[in-house]
Amino acid sequence: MATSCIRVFADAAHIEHSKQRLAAAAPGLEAVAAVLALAGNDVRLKMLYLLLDQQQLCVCDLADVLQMNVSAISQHLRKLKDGGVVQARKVGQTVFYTLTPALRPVIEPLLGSVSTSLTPAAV
Amino acid sequence: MATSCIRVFADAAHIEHSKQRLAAAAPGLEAVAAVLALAGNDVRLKMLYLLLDQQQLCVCDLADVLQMNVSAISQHLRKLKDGGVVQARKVGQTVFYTLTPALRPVIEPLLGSVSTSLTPAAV
DNA sequence: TTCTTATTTAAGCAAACGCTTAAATAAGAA
DNA sequence: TTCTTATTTAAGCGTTTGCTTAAATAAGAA
Repeated sequence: MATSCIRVFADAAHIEHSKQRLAAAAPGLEAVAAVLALAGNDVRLKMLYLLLDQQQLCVCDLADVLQMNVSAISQHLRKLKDGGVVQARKVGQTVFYTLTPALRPVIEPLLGSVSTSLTPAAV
Repeated sequence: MATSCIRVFADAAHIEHSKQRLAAAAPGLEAVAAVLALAGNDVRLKMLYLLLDQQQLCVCDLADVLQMNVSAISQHLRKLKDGGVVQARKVGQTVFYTLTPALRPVIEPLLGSVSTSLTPAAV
């Protein structure tokens, strides 16, 4: 630290106010950042997009659509599951993944701009 | 990638449909993922949160509030600027950063859940 | 000019990422 | 049981991240 600014115009009141607000919001911000970090990856965001469209998809389907290694897909799914973004349901030997209901309203707006840009008019 | 699934219940129609939708949405999704990746970092999300509250902040202010090295802050700001999320305005020797007006409506909802959790009732 | 302040940049490095390959599970079919 | 399919896991490896330190710019003050 010892980062303290010397500048004259430093508005100590504003700084202090910001520190307070930040301290209160920090836990929430960190939780949000964790979800955004998961969504902030090309492959994973595409997965979420696909899961939002098709209710459920198995590892194999995703690997097929995304043209990627099944193992790579599985590892991405694990991260999403650990982050509580998706959930798994096993049927026989295949595992179906779904967006977690609780986080669906969090994920949906992240893709809102893309959905709208998919309307006939746009693009 | 010879990833093709052999499974019997593979709904070829759904797979094909998903591939089509994905192909159309891919560019938009990648653009969104880039912004989410920037926001999906504790320090940077806090910066955005602070900038949303205080119209503008200089490097030194942010370093002060976040209790971090000025250099580290500056490097985060460069990423945000390169990503078009914030913009810089130099006044004398100090540089003030602001949320880019165009991306403000994209950033704001990312912090919505945190803001609401700050209302008196919550927490 | 020299001195101080504010910010950026370059270099280095440990940690985290994301993919590949290969092996390990799990479950149904022969 | 053995064989095939679906998925997960472990190990390895090159790339990216994010921080630290130190040096380089930029701009005002003495």
